[in-house]
Amino acid sequence: MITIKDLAKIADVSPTTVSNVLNGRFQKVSDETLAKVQAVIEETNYVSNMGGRLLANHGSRIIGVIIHYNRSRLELSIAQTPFHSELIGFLEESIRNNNYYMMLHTSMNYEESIRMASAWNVEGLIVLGGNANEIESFLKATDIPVVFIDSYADPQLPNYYNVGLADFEGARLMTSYLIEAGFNKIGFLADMVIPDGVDAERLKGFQQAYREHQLAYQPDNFISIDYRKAVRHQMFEQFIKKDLNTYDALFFASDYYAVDTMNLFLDAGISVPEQISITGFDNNILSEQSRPRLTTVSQNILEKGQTAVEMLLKIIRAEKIEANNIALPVEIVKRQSVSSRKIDV
Amino acid sequence: MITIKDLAKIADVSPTTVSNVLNGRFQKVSDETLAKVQAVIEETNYVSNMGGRLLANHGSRIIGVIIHYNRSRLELSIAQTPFHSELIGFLEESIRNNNYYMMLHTSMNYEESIRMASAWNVEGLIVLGGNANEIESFLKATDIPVVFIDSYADPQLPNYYNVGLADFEGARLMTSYLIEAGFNKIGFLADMVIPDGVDAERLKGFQQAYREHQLAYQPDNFISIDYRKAVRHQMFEQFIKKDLNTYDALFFASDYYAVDTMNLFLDAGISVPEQISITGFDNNILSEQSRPRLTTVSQNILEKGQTAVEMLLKIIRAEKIEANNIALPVEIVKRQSVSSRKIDV
DNA sequence: CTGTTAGCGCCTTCAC
DNA sequence: GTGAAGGCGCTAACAG
Repeated sequence: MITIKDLAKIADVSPTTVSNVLNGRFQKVSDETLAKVQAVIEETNYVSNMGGRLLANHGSRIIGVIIHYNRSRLELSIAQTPFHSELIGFLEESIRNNNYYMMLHTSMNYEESIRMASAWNVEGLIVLGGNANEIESFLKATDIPVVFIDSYADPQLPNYYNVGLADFEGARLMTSYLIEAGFNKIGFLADMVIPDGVDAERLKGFQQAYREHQLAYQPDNFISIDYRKAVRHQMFEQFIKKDLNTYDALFFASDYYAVDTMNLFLDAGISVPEQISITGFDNNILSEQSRPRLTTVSQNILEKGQTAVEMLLKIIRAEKIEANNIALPVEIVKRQSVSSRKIDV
Repeated sequence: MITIKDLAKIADVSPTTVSNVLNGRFQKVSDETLAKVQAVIEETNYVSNMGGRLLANHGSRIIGVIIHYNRSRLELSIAQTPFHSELIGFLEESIRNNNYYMMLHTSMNYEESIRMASAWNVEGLIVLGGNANEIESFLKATDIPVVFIDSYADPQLPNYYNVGLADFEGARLMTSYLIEAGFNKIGFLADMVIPDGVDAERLKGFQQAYREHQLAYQPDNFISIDYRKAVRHQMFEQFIKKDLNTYDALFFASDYYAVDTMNLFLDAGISVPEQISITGFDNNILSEQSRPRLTTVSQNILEKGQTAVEMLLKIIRAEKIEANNIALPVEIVKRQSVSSRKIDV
């Protein structure tokens, strides 16, 4: 491994001069030496050792991406959920394009993540997942810059930065669309007993649409589903027997559940959207590849990733930040899983 | 940030002693001091600074995961392909469980990856993608331990380690299954003009099955498809008009293309599998969520990830390695996209 | 403009 | 069983 000292010897200058060149302090170096040193750097294919940098308390150029989860809620591996994996890909791209390195870390508790972050002198963190309480304790526990994605914590929290989605608005729009299309009883489905975070916002949007249309929101407008496929499917078999006629549309808080359930219905001989309409949220690959294609709320995951990285870099560079809580826009993608019969009426 | 020196002061011992405790050299420390020091480590929530470790030439505990790709072949973001993203999730899990850190890096050229690896003193690399030539030059350029995933380079290459799949066998089995079920003209489809790597092996397995059944493999048994959706769809519209009757089964080298095409057929009013049977390769989430469900060749991605990490750690620890090129087993998953009419005959 | 020097946190060798 | 000392590669303060 070639070091600054080696370079210095070869170029016949001092290590400091080499360091100055490497760090762009050109005004401190004569044009001649600059050229000479740069040539040597080129030739030798020099790669600076990050250990030295770290120790000298220069930035590590690492951004940690942390996926925070509760084991209990997980059936699929974290990266099997299309949303997370797409996002990770886009985050990596943005981070790399900004000349940073990405360290990926999944964990169930914040302490572990913070340990990792401080061991590596990470310059900033991007955190997916975690509820309001966890976020608050996270921020208390460290002063490394953090940008959360899709979190819903108290916006007044100091140093709280978040890139999210117009979840409320997305759900409100979709629900209004369904109500205006003539659906009478719409179910909103999420995999929690008491929704929080993103799902809670979507539920609120749903309720808001009900209110705006002077309809009474009933407790059975919300249907809690199980994250475990087998349990969920059993539940839906009951649903088919007992409740199919009471709902004419089901609005799922995520595409995966929507498509999985739509298929279950189709397999049971129920026609979608003729007998029951289904919509999702996310617009992931499944919604496009399902038949009928899923009507859903779309979000731009690339934009989410880029925005989060840009925000984080601004914090790191202590630049001015316009908004510390960005809600990216959503759009309704109308496809085939909603009955046009109702719509035509 | 708390350091070894701090710990030493608090415990009233020397830094060396603390270091000995931290590194498990217990025989060098009296039980009493050991307990005292461990208590202090606990209390203070000490996290060792990796910069110091790195510099002292102790392992970095980083494993780099590199996704090597050719921009030209990419339509989806790398992590949007279900296979890669699942694998990344499993790799992260294995790496973390072994007390390593994962640095994720995508890149188009090996030099960049190697630069990253040596800057960070990465202990080992796991590399996805890359053709035989690239692998050879990669191995020449560095002596960091590397495990490739799904590569097909010369097995005799020094320091070449690979975790792959029984691609040949999987394709052979699937093709035999189709032939024995009575299909006359089977097309094998991959997104390359001249398949290489994984796809080439799958094609060979296909050809082998033809040979074993004394059937003549014709050039038009291989169909090259375009990775760009629009182009591909246009091609298939032609196919429907002209070639639909000449094939009775299509065997795609990947689930994504299989499902996407199956849907295109369905949308065109062609019934699958009655008019044409379709099979894939991978057994990803799409194959399970498509209707009809896709008959495909399944692989265990979790196992792939774990095996790769275990192999890499063995190399790092200079342990004995039984096989330096592992082909994980495959299995045919028979679902509904293959006509049972043929099978019954 | 250039070089000398000290120090970042950790590990290891060698004395005690 | 314990500790002092030096060095890993890099940077920044300071002196020339």
